[in-house]
Amino acid sequence: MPADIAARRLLGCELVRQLDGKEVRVRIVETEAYHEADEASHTFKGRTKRNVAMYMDPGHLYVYFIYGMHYCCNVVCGPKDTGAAVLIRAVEPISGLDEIEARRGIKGINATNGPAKVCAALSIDAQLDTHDLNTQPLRLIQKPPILTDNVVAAKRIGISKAVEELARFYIKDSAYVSRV
DNA sequence: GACAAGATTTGCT
DNA sequence: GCAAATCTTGTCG
Repeated sequence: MPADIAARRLLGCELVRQLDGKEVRVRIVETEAYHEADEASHTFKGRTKRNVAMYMDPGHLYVYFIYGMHYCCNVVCGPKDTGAAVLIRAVEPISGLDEIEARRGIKGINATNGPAKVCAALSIDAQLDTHDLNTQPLRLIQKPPILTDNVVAAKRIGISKAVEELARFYIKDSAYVSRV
């Protein structure tokens, strides 16, 4: 599946994280597509030691460390060996909110409205790189696609290349979107 | 073996 | 609004 299509489909899907026997469930409200022909993608210059996860089968997780203090996570959308993935930019807590707020140290929408915040809230780090999202302790629950009318395509942010690409998608009216 | 850059967040001016 | 924090990977010598 092309990355931009996968990015749209992931909106509304749920992530279920097992933490110390407790379950944290969130809904994906903002995503961004990256593929091998994308100048801003980690796979633009081909396969490297770091991005091997992006060349795995769809449904795997690609986690990378950035700016010396943050993790960001992507869902590989495949097909295998194409180096395409979708960055999870923001999520909306469904259950286990206490766990998230305790882990982030802050409450409200500011706890999960950013790529690195999502990882922090769900305790996602380098150990989950190449993780299969159909297995514990982190699973992706597929949901019916969101109505096109409720999906907004926007220019990308936070990068220095291919900024004009309309590769960022978010659920209209969601209060958890990182930026409008 | 060394250096610059980066898909961000936070706090201070 | 801007700059700092902080480290891994890729590229170059």
